Amino acid sequence: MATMKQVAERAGVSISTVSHVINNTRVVSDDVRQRVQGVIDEMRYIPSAVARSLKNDKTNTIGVLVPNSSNPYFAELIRWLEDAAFQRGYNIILCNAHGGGKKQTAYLRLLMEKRIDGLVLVASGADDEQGLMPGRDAVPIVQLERALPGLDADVILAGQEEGARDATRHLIALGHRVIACVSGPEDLPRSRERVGGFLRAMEEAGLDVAPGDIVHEEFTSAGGHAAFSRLLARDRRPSAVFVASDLMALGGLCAAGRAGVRIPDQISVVGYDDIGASCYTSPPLTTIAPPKYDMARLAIEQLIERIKGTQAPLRNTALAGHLVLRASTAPPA
Amino acid sequence: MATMKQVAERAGVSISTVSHVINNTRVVSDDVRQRVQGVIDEMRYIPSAVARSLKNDKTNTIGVLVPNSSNPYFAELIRWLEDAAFQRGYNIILCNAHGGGKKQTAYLRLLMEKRIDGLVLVASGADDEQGLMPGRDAVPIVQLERALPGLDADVILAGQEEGARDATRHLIALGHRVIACVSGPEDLPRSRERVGGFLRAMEEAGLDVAPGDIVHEEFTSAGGHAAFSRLLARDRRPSAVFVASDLMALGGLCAAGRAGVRIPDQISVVGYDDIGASCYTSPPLTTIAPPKYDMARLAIEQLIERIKGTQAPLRNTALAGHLVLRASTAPPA
DNA sequence: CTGTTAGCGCGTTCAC
DNA sequence: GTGAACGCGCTAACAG
Repeated sequence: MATMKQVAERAGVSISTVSHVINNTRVVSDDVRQRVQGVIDEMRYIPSAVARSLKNDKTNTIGVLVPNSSNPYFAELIRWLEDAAFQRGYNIILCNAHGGGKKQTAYLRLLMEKRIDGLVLVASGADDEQGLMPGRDAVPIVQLERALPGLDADVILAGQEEGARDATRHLIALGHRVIACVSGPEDLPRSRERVGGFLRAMEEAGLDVAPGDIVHEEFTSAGGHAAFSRLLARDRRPSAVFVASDLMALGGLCAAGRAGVRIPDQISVVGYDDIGASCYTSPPLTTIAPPKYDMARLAIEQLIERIKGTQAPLRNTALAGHLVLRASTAPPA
Repeated sequence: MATMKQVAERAGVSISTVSHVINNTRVVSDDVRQRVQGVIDEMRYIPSAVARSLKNDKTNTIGVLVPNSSNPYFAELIRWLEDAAFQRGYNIILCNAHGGGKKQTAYLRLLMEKRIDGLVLVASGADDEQGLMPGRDAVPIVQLERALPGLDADVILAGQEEGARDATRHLIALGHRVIACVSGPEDLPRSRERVGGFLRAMEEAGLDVAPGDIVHEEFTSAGGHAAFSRLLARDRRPSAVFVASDLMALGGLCAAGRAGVRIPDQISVVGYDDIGASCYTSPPLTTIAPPKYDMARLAIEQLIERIKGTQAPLRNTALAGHLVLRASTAPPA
């Protein structure tokens, strides 16, 4: 690969002149500029961002660490993060924490070595994630959805508890009284918050939550399927279910169908995440839509501000999701 | 951020000694090693991969360029690519071509500047993608699913035509005679190949394909919904449909449900891609599963071989997908 | 066993 | 309007 020096020699000018025609950083006679540009094209010269990074101490690269990028919710989030970053001249290094704390630790180390300019952290918040955050002074970080205890970095929250509460209120407003909740593993904050919102709404309405009304499974469609199978087999069958994740709701819908239970006639279902597929389930899923686009945009914006050196105090922004009414909810029979 | 020089000074040794304790690249007395390691920990020194890259002329970074990373199929592919790359010490820069040829061109340029060691290219093959491939000599490239004309790089094919043929044969074997095909835009190779497989199977079986039996829409759930709506309104209603993408099939299932058409009782449906959701549709979708995991693994392996300098002739590997039988297909009524 | 030194490719003073 | 030269942080050859 051609180097600046070679271009300079071939064009009969100095290295610095080449540098200046590339970066438009000082006046160069049209004559020389043309000649240099010609040689650049001819030699297919492409400046080295790594040399530039070494000199400038910035890489224009942002790390994005998520629990699992193949989960549709994260995939959609990543897509917008990538979009926002690209528009502002940054690249994304994609990192999957999936696999536990050690992979995450290894990744964090690698990212620091690569001298990323900033990090967007979507922590799962699982227990094995404690104490692996990089030094506070290392690189700017923006946390999405979840504030790791002890990590002083900007946070963008998605109002998950409020979202869950709104979802449950919707069910209550329809007239449901026996409402169950299906959620992910108990130790995940994402799960805890959503269950929290459910409980709050139930309490506000003076509704009973019996033991067994809240069922925890994996945050997957298979988990949702299992949860529904259990729920449908009980004596006290709910007339509505708040499912803390669309992926789980997919599994739930499937289990209901298999059991001959009609949604929403016999049971109403509300999901959470508004993943692409939830428009096209049978029936289409009523769900809480987190502001993915705004979250991503804001995360990148704030991160870049920090990268530019803003010393503003730590920000803790909470964005609100909204209920998307589709066809999986109805008044009780 | 601490530098090697600072560590050396603080430890009272030379820079090269520090380098050698870090890389285990020559014998260092236990005494000195301990001392240096101590200073490294104390100063929280992290070696700079960018300086190292400048010196070694490799970045341990692989570019991954896909049409749209939020499409579940690509998201799943990316997840395995990331996994395989990480295991071998490489990072992934994620690039979405979505947005057309100019974004793709810009990305390619950026990737070259960043001096990625190799590129995994999942080209959509749309018409505006012509002539934007980097110079043949630039970096090693492995193409997934689609060989760009004129780009001499290793290719890993997924046997899409064969897959589509198998899907259609399955329908035929069940006894269907009037079979329609729903696919993406006509100008996308991905779409053309799958339609090609459908036509071949029909021809082999001596079955008629009437005009209008093949309908093209966007490669999305919305597109699938639209396609099915049209199909169901026709006089000549098919008893089975091969849908060239699970995402589209999701939309199709939804449209069928809305029209009161029961799957598979009235119409059988086969999809393509085996995305996560297709296990949990109602009914669960029979589909062709491309070997995503193997494709990703092989792509990374071959790419790294090339990076290491293998001069083997261009490889053109075809992996086969397989039919996954679920509940959306049945013999005609 | 350890230190000195010359670049890697570029941006940026400083001098002309 | 242009060029020479230093240094970013690191590795590797060469000395000792």
